[in-house]
Amino acid sequence: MDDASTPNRSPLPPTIQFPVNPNCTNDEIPRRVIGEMDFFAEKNHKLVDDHVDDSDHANATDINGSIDRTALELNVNTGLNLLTTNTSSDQSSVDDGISSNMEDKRAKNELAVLQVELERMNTENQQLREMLSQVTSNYNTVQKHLVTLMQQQQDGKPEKNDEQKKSNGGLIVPRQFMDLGIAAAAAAEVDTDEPSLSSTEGRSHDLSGSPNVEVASKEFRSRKRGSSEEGRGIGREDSPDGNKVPRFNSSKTVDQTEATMRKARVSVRARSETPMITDGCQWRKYGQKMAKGNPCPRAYYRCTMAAGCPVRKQVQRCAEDRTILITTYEGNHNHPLPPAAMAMASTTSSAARMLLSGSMSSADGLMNSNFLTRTLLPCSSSMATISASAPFPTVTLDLTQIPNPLQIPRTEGQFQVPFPNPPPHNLPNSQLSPLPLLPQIFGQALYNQSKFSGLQMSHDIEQPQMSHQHQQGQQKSLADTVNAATAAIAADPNFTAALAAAITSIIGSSHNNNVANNNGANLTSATNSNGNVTTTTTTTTSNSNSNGNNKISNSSNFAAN
DNA sequence: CGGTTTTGACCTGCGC
DNA sequence: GCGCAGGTCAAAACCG
Repeated sequence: MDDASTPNRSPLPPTIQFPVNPNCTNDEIPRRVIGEMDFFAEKNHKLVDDHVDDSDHANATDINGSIDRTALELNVNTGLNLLTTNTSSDQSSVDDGISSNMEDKRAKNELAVLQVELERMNTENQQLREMLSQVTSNYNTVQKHLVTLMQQQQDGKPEKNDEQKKSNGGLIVPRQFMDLGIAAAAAAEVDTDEPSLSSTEGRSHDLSGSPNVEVASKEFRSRKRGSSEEGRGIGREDSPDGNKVPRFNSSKTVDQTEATMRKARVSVRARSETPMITDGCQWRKYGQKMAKGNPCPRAYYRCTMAAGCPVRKQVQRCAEDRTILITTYEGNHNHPLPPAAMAMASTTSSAARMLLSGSMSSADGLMNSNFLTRTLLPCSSSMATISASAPFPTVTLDLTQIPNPLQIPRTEGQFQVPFPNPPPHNLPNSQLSPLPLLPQIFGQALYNQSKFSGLQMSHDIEQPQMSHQHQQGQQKSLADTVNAATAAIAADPNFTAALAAAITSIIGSSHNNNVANNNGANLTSATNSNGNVTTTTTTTTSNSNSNGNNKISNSSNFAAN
């Protein structure tokens, strides 16, 4: 069941014990090396005159993880050599009179070393900046391309040609399932156009950078809700009672794929005493029910930050461990979000996006899970899982295993960009600490990933459904993100380390997936070794005590407040 | 008084 | 077709 909860309890022991080969991935290697390198460089090599190695090392550590090891080895070797030379110098300095001279020399050497290093760092900086700007420009290019495609799509209905073009264009672009992503998104857009309410609010969309993944296949639930719900525009595409005739025929066909695709969900498992995770949004409870196999009732919430916001969430305690709160999000906000809510929103939308983009081809679920996992936490493979199982494709983010959010690999720390610090606004005590942070962290990871990696394409591809202004908003937010990233990185005292880690996390993750850096098809070749195809949603124990009715008179202590 | 929660009823999809 | 389970509705109750 929750294999997510069991497996790697201690991916990284709290005490760092000079691991020979930390299984903790590429990510850490460069970072740690860098840190060590600096100190060693100063303390050990000081005594020596071997500049070349030093600088080499500094150079190597930064960008190419592949070079890292050689660099390391070089470093080690030099160290040894130096020691020997050192001892030899010791020999020579048997008579003390010379030693002061030697020290002077050492100091000079040291200085020289540092200067060289400095220069090298500078050049590295430049290189890396160039890289960054290149990435940015690449993004812009693709974005433009996308816009044009989008327009084409609105005129005719190119659908699949698009991505072929893209991939042909040699741009950083998508892979197979993009197609459906677009289609579905387009369909969703078409459908959601119907409700009148959308004219006002439906358009505002989320500034969170979360496009509507809202694949809403809810057309089945039309029935009477059509009338009552209309004001809310919930699963709107289905106009009341059957006459759901989307304007586009093409979208109609798309509807079918969409139907198979169903609605993506993102489920977050976290420990919390409180009845609900504080995610920054306003929710209104619209139902509560006993779910089979779980004595704890499941509560249904709807986002009330804007009328017609399709986002819903279910909150339920884990049957086995009731300190674990399982929150399942569905849909994307169609309104601006407060900073505090952005994290979770981005998390869910990104995860859903990935999930959806991957769910197209049957096998992709695994790959995505792998990818997602890497994205989230390189060191903990069990934290993000994807359920390929019906009825809804679901990503589960298991936050229950993080002993301390601060221990989370620093990949995200270096990217404190996208989300302004969400103030833990008047949280109950139990939530003051780690928990509220987690969504943010994950949000960042996902968000960053989706922004920067090839996956960003899937993100972008969905944009056709948005209005231009919305796009601009997104574009802007992306630009902001990049800028902020640049700033944050540049401001980092340990620049190379930060940058190396950042780049590793960006490129490396896609690289892990066996992808040519620029090719958006990064998911396709994932090894799925972690393959946690899990039963994401709650659990499966014990008796089923409830039927359709919710006889939960006294159960309100859990999900309800 | 307006918004939220509660909760019985209802609807739908799915498996048998 | 039937029963089950999940999801939603909506009137009533509750709350600030």
